[in-house]
Amino acid sequence: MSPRRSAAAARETREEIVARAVAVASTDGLEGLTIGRLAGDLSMSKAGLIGHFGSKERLQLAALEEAIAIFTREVWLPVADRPAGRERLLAICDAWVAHLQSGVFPGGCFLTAASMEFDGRSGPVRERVIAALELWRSVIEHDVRAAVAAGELPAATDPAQVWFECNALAIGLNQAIQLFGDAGAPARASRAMRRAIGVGADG
Amino acid sequence: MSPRRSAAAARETREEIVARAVAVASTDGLEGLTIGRLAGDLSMSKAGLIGHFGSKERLQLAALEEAIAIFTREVWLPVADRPAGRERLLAICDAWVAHLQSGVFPGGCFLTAASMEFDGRSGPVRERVIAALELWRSVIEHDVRAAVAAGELPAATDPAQVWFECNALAIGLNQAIQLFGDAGAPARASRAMRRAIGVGADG
DNA sequence: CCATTTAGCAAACGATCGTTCGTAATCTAT
DNA sequence: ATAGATTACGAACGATCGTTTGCTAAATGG
Repeated sequence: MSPRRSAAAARETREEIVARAVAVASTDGLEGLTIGRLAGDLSMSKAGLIGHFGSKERLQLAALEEAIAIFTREVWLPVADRPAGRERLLAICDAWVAHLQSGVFPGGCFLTAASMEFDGRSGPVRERVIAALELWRSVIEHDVRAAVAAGELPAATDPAQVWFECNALAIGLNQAIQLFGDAGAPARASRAMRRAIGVGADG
Repeated sequence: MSPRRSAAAARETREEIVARAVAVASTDGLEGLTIGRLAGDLSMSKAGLIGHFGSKERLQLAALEEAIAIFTREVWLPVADRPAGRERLLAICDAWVAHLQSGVFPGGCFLTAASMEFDGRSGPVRERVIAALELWRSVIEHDVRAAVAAGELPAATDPAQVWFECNALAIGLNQAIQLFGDAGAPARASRAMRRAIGVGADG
């Protein structure tokens, strides 16, 4: 056989590969991704599959990029149009917790898993993970600063501290869901995030 | 050649293998462990190496067991003789943070990495990780309950909430150290843990 | 309508994976 | 001293890894 798909539809093929790669990598890790396994899942040849990317590392980067896009779509997009400040910060936390519960990634939060998997290695994958997390950090801290400037949060609030705690709680929530199946964890994470931000029980 | 070591010293060989396996797995993951790589590092044959364990999975379990022992030695042992309560709980948090800073595991907290790596799989490795974390959880929650019973903490303190937050903060601290090299993270983690426990700024 | 590009495949590459087998050398215990 | 365990080895097993090479056939562009 040969080109089963038109030149335009080749993009569709690529997207199917990436979607499958994201699903597999979320459970088996980006390093656990295997071209042969992926090709078998999609009933295509290894050569035809990797031809879309050139190398396994670029396939990993494509999967990571898609996972970042999914995270952005689920957590950031719903609140992106609101003004920066306390209210949006709380909405972000809600969307974040909901995202971790949503099950978009069968193996749990992709970025968290990738950050743990590559935290001791070097290369473009690690760098891309760091860049994505740094961007997310800057978003959170920006909203904290805006809330402080608007008098919605105490002046002594430390943006870096809020980021550190909320990020940690999100990772912990992911572990609680994936490893323990703890149904009470989302509520605990939400409560703790609100306390980390410095908002009262009414928050 | 043949038995380079006496029957008694064979145990030493095994310990060397496990020690190296822990170091490698802390950076490359338990699944990234490779018998050939390990044998090369230790200048021995693959067959001679795996003969001590029987299979790769049992080698993984041995490495995991050793990592659990190291964690216990570094975090639990120093405070094990104190009475349960608020003071010991704070000492545990200090030892926990110090452990994550210590660099015993070149690739960062072994248990955290293993829990993320195996949270979407099944098998004895995952079960052992869960058991270790459950035990650690019970230790933390027991001290919280003791502190509440002694009036050292507010009666409304929820042991499960304290565990959830402290565990999450430890994981987040590990990420901050390994991925970002954030020197300010230990202090932030300590502060947040104390707040999670419900103790004033005096600590 | 024809030339070029492109999508995808089959097959093979050398390397490495975990595991098994047979054997030699040493230790232990009789 | 001798018999049996034990330790570790070299070599090989089939399987799979990521990648490369040619090829076919369909889509595209002049």
